[in-house]
Amino acid sequence: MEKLQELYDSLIKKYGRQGWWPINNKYRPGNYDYPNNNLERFEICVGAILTQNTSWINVVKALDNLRKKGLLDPHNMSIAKEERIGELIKPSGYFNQKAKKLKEFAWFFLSHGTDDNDHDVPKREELLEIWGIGPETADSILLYAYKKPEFVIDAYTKSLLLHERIIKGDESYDMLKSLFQENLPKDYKLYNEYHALIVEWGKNQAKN
DNA sequence: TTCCAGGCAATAC
DNA sequence: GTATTGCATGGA
Repeated sequence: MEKLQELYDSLIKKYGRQGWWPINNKYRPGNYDYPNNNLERFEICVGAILTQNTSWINVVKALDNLRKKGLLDPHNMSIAKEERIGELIKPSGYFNQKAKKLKEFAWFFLSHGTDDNDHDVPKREELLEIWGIGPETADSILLYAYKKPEFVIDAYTKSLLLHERIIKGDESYDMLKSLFQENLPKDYKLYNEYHALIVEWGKNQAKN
């Protein structure tokens, strides 16, 4: 399946490096060093939860609201009332559910260490046990917040593979993930860029 | 006005 | 195990 590498090459040629994951709405093309502390790491996780079935532009509004009130922080988030979180994240939709998800995740995050130099990388299984964290969100957190080579599959990914006639369309999340991971070098920087490029491709498709 | 966006859990069959 | 349905705001 050399197609996947060729597909990547064509996407990067067309769209260029994407600079994911944006921190404080800033993209850093070609720089894969972020996050470099726990606050940045937490912000990525929060964004991953808020963007579930939601356009990123609405997520930015919610993140800005949380930041202004000091709640883009695991300690403050964990002790905040769900209603208060819900008010601040309203623009990102599903705010009742997402407020609960964020609080649950904040506690989990804290349980893995509060110090920049003493914070454990969570296992995929334990992320999936958290209410509100499914396979895509878990892989997004592992890839973008923890720099682990876990390929992220989303709705655009399936759409692109269908478009390229690489799949039939009835494949599961895990099957699609394996397809990428078994046919590409196990490199978090490559996975980072590839998923971001697929999203960029998807956004452009919608315009046509 | 309708449709959908960087999904997930609950429920139904 | 696979198919539906509710969750919700804001922009096109």
